[in-house]
Amino acid sequence: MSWKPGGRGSRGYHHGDLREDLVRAALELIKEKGPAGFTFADTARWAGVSPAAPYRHFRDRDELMIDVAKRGFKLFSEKLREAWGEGKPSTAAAFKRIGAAYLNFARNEPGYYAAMFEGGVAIGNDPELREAADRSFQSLRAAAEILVAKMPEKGRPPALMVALHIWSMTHGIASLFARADAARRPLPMSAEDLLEAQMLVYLKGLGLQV
Amino acid sequence: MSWKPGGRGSRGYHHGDLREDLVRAALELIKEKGPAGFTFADTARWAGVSPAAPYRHFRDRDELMIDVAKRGFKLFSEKLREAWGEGKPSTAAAFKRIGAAYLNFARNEPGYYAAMFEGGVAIGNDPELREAADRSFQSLRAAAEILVAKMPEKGRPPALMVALHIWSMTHGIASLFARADAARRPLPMSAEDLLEAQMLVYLKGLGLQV
DNA sequence: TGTACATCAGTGAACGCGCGTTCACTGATGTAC
DNA sequence: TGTACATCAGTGAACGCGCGTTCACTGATGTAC
Repeated sequence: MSWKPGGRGSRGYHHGDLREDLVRAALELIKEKGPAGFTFADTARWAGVSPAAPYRHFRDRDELMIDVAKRGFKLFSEKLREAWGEGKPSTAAAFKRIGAAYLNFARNEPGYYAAMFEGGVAIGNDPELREAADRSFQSLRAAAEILVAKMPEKGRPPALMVALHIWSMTHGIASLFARADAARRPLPMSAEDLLEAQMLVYLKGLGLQV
Repeated sequence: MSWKPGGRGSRGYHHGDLREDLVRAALELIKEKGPAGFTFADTARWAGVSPAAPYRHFRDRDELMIDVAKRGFKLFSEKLREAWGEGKPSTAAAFKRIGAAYLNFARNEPGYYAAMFEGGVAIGNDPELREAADRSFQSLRAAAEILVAKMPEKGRPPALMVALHIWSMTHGIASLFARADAARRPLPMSAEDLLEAQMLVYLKGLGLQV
């Protein structure tokens, strides 16, 4: 089906792509009012459709939020994988890019970010969601493997632990200083600079010259 | 006024300590359903009072949440200050205690934690709230000053930056792995161990023997 | 190519419900004399 | 010590509103022959 020739509003009886548009609505509304600041009916209104229409696509608001989180993790995985760029030209440069990508995601995709990390969505219950979330972590994990492999065999830290450290320091800065909503803390420098400095200290602490 | 002799339910016309009890209600309800999962009327019900009663103490739900966040930051400050214990017997031990206190706070006080960091409460608007939040950071800041002072004068990093690093790595681990709700990520070790290891790597990266 | 029919996606009216908020009130407490 | 009065904190009834959800429906699309 051709998608809405003539733009929003000129559609006929059928919307054509309502499922997608409801997700868009959720993202937009989360961005405006937070993950809990809107109703299922709001998404229908946003999409220009009757309040009963969303029920053709999602059982309830919760199912919609899970879908949003799922898509968020998929996009997030892509962004991180791209940023890692197979560790070229240097591991340090690639880590810096991963960090920046994480912060940018928190900043530019507040809808996804909130649904993924603060929407009260339980990752455990939906296998597909869980898998998407795990896959996001894989880029970090792979990067950590490569990092660790550069160290002398004796006294290598577990790559999993290193990946978790990098994740949590990045997530901490993103959640405190790079979020897009009113809960963002003021910071007397850029979040990127703060993270890069931290990453360098951490890598140095691991015994890596960077 | 003597406070509710005979226990909850035996009170007369006046509640006696409704303001406090509404805060308790909010904490309990956040713990159960998240910071957005309850209504102003719910808090009244929880306190065993008519739905109009809360209006004698708070303009609206938002004002209640701000009060909760404020109290949360005050308690948090105390916990961190206690944990720091003037850096005795060693800076490293004191840092470890601070980290553990942070994680415990996230775990044991999910109501406060969510109101402070995820309730959508804008810290900027209320000066008292802002001050309480700032004071929480002061413990970390003071600890970082002492840490930095131990380093050779040349090449000392700014204490503020170190404090921010410690804050964000701790906050990252707390938010991802030590939160009390469904959004907590599984972790193949204790959050405390993960944090301690990270702290050690970081301090080593700063050039400190620990 | 045309037609009949099945399926699908959105409609719009309806419902019960609980919320936020206001209001005149009333019971309890504190205080001036 | 007693009494009158002011103040305070909670009541309960009421309101309008929007939400979540259901329902029989209908317009649009796809397909078998």
